[in-house]
Amino acid sequence: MNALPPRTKAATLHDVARAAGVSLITASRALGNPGLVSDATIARVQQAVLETGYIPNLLAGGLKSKRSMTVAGLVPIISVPQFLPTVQALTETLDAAGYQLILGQSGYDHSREDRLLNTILARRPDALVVTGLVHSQAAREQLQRVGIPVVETWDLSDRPVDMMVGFSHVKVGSAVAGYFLGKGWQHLAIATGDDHRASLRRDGFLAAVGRQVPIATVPAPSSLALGRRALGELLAQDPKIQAVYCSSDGLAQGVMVEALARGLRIPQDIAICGFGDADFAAHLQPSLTTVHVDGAAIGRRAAELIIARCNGQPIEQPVVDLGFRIAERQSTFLS
Amino acid sequence: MNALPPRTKAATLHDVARAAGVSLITASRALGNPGLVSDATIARVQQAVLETGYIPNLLAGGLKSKRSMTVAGLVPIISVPQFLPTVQALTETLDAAGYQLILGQSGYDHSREDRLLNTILARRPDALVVTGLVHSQAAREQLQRVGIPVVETWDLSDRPVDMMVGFSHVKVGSAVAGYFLGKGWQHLAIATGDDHRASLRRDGFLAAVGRQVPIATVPAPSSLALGRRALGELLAQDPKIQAVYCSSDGLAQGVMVEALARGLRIPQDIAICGFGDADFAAHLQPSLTTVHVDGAAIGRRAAELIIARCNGQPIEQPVVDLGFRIAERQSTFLS
DNA sequence: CTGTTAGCGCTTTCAG
DNA sequence: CTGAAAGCGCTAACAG
Repeated sequence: MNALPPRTKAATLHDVARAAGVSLITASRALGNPGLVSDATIARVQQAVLETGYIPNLLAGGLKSKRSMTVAGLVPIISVPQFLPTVQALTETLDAAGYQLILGQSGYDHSREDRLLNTILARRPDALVVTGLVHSQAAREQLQRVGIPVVETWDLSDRPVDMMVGFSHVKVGSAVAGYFLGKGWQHLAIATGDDHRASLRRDGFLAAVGRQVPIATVPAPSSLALGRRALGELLAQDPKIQAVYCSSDGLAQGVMVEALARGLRIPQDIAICGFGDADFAAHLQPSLTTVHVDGAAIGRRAAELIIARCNGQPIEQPVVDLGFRIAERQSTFLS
Repeated sequence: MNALPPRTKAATLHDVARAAGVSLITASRALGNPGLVSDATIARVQQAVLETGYIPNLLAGGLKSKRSMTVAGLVPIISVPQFLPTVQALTETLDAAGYQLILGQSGYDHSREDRLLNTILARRPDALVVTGLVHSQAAREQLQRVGIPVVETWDLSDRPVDMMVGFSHVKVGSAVAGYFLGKGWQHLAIATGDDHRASLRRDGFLAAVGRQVPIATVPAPSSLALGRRALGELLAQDPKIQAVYCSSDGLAQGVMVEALARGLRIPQDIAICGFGDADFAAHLQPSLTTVHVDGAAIGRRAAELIIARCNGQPIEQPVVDLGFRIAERQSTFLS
């Protein structure tokens, strides 16, 4: 059960070439650049591949050609569902172009950003996608120096490392605040994670409101349980809260559960708005108003930019704002 | 905005060695095998690394050393939350040992399994982790031939490709059936995804019940919306259903929402049990009884097996059953 | 402790 | 359309 089989030495392109009766380089071209080889030769080489069980070695190819056919993706934590549609779309769009996505976890505190970047770059990815901005100045400079295409996503700023696909978190915050105020609610509150983007949304919210409001801050990644606790804190600060903006749908669900547990009616006594439009948001009781972001579109667009750049095509619009919209549901809807 | 910086040629180990005034191989050892080099030399080399901005090239190293320090992970679809804790734990445990996880999506239909395996093996991973079993015979043989450590997870079988960390899905099904029957419920039903493991659970359930029950099958990946529809189908088959086993918590949530929408009381009129113990299960109203599996433990254990094997250590127990438990909550609990 | 030599498997020149 | 030569950047193996 434990002893491995003999592990016969893997076939190389050399073996394929010999089996096909051609030179090494012809075999290489038959596989990677068939336009330069006659059809008959291609067929013989393909036959030889089957016979020998040849699997190309992309490490060797990449070493010489300087193209690893690999794209690195940096996410805060893989297990946070928020970025999954982006990662999914990235994976698929890149895969269709022959690229493999390799994922790295930067953590929410940026502490490992620099170290991670080094271990990632050591694998010589042809490009890099980051969820969020590259914050560390050292990392920014290193990326400029390395010179591979970089796409920052899920945010916008006026000084991209290279390219950018996202939306404005500040605008999200002010949009939600404007939406609340438009409903005539005055006693507002915020339950927010402590990560960078959530903080931007909080700032946008506060700026639009124009005054301080009760805020409960929880450590990222936010969760349902933290949401329950957050509402407790908020109500302790102001028992008359009419509407809460939450920095994630998970947090919002927690706030909702806690509100119901306290006998509050949603939205009559307290209205709730989340962020992210998670799978479950539309199906909660009551259904959750939230900010919808097309995460898959972000991933797709980022992949397209990368593929174009790797093919040497010029990028007309390196900074793409994909926007967002408020999905109004029962948790804020007074009929 | 679009023009890339000059992209000065990246420093190689050669440059580092020269800057440190030592030979190439000494620089290599100072970085990768410091035990063989004097402290003074190590310091000089490290200084040179900083000066030159050297980033090692793992492609080159891997080509020579036959160790890419990379582990491939195959999941059906990245965006399904079920395997996230496993992927997360894998990533972290492997990372701590210097390995990078590269993820591939096999899809739920096994169609791309063979092709994917080839593109993955082309990157010469040092090991492979699969969520589920390797089904295709061609793939199994190829893996045996390649000879790298393989861990199949989230399932058990009597013929592992190599190693295995999981639990018995058949037993899960029969455990839930036994639990239902123990409550005295006779009108049972199943809402299930159509993937392999869900089918095993269904079979275990049916075997324990000993007769046919209404079944609604939905295409994987299952979702809340599909769950709503599934309950409709089940009630059409038998309006007196007392308890439904669902192959995922998402599906169960959908069944729950639909039941409540139809004015059914949970669990008095209809009891519901899910699978997976997702984040939200404990917080639904009513809270959801479900089968708890420690996905993170699976990932951790798989990583440990791989690391041990890659270090040449013998594996005493190549097949690990981590079990499961039924987490009883309100959706099945009649006080 | 340090250095020399020889490749890993492939693709990029440059020639036919 | 096909081939020969050269070498990507690194480490294993063997010397000192």
